[in-house]
Amino acid sequence: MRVTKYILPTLKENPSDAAVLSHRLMLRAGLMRKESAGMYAYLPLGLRVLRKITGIIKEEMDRAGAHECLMPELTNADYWKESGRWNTMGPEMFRITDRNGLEYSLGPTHEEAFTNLVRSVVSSYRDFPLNLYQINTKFRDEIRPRFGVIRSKEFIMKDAYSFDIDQNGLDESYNAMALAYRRIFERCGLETIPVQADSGNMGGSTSEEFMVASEIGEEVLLLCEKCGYRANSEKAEYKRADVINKTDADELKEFHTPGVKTIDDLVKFFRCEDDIFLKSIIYVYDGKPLMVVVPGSREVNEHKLKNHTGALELNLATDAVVEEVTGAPFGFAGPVGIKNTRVIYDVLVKNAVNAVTGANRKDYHYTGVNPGRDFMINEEADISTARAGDACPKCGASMYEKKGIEVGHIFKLGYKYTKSMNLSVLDEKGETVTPIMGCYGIGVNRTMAAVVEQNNDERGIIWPKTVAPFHVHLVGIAKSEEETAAVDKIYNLLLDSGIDVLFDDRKTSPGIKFADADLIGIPLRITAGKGFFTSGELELKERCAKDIINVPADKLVDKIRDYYK
RNA sequence: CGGGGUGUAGCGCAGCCAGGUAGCGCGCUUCGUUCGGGACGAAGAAGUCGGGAGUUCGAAUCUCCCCACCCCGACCA
Repeated sequence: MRVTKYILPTLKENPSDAAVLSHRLMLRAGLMRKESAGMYAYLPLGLRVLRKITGIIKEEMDRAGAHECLMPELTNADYWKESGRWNTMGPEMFRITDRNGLEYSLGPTHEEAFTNLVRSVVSSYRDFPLNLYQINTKFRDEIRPRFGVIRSKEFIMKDAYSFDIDQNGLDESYNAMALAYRRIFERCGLETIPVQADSGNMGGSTSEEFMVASEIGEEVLLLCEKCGYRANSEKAEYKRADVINKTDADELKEFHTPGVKTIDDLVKFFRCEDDIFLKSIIYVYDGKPLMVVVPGSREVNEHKLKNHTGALELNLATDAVVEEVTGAPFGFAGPVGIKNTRVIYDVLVKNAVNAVTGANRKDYHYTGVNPGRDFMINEEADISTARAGDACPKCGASMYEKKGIEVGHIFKLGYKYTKSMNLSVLDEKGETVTPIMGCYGIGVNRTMAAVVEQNNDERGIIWPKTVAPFHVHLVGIAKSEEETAAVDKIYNLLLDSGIDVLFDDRKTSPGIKFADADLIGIPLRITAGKGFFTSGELELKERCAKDIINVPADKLVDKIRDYYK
């Protein structure tokens, strides 16, 4: 491809609305442009990278036994109503009504569509196992699109759905995907950290996320220093020390604490460690109030809480509800004396001795609060978020935190969709069975951004060979017509040899060409300059290396082929 | 949605506080000299100053309303 006939709007300066490195580089290198918030147009160069990534994904999916399909983006509301998600998906699902009043969604995900497809084409256990996938656009009305392509309203996803006759089959399908995912990301030149994850509102049990470590990651990961336990903080468990403090129990006393409402306030007021306090937070789950009690320094983990309660909807209570439950305004809630409201204690709470809690009375807290005496722990669960320094649930060693970008996620879904949508077939005994599902997603553009995020230097992008938009970047520095013709010959030689070449044939200064080459980041740069016109040798430089190798024109193609072997 | 911020030429910005009719750098066009790490000179083209309303003799500048975009929090590939 000749640059003079290509569209390659590289930018010297950082666009003002791009705060994140990959976003800046993708804009500057002319890979894409913003259409509006959370929506991006891919230019030819960017599209080439996307195609490389989807190519790798397809190869690995096919190898793992999955088959490519293509579903409509517009999905009939009836199927969503069958699964129940027309109501539970919430406002992140774009909904459309046609001229006849029929409702559709712009597909945010395709469990329903694939389940519907499969039930229309299978009739026997012999049709399984079945794993179908597609690569197409997903629409999600994100609360806040950000980081360029990393969180957008419209994005390309590879989504696969496995259907098996029994749990063993699902385990096999899932493991095949787990392996395929590792291969895909490795081939894309991405270092990923697979972690245990929460399944969220997708339903199902086991799930694993593929994370790319990054400062701009929106996920917090907890990683064990010793045994390899790795989990998303939404899911991460941690071992609690079962040290029982032997201090004698003090008397329960009301303490005047005017205007002291938060744990921070309490720490300042009492001048002591935050774990002396028990944090009592009121939630509303599926319309009912709920009190949750965790140690003062801990955060309530709403994912764990949601899983524990099985709640469809879980929100912090309004001040009015808080007052209704505790009889006091916001800031003075505590478990002592709470009746007629479900109270869930984190498993750490039972170790508390002489704790401080809200007194359920305006401007008062209790001191000397002791579980078992002042309140009963009728329901306890792991509902607090693990953090750096906590003990690994497997081996007890200390865990550390890392931030990550989620590029892939695989789930064992279970029967949620096959049951609700009545997908069933006959087994070998002639009995009706309901197949079990798994689902497996990869954010394709996000993967691209993550590759950029992980492969760059101060000059620009450094594409891994496997996903680079072109094999080589030919820089011609010709002054005369003869020289131009000589470089054209090299260009044609490369084209004829089946090498993807971006040929910078612009009549501009070499400095600009080199700077653009570094910015765009094609792995190999070939310069046809002075040396070429005198001795016939071309300069070969790897984007990631410093040294330049001189190669005679007749060895050039072999050299490039060697490099890409 | 809550909090913070920005909108002036294709891009990056100044001008706004103290109203007087829009400027700088890069890019772009033409010519010349250059040309292996973002060259130089000369001459040019290009702006509904995000939109609307208001105040005023006069608004990029002051007031009000709206919109878009970015950043921080709750969703997810």
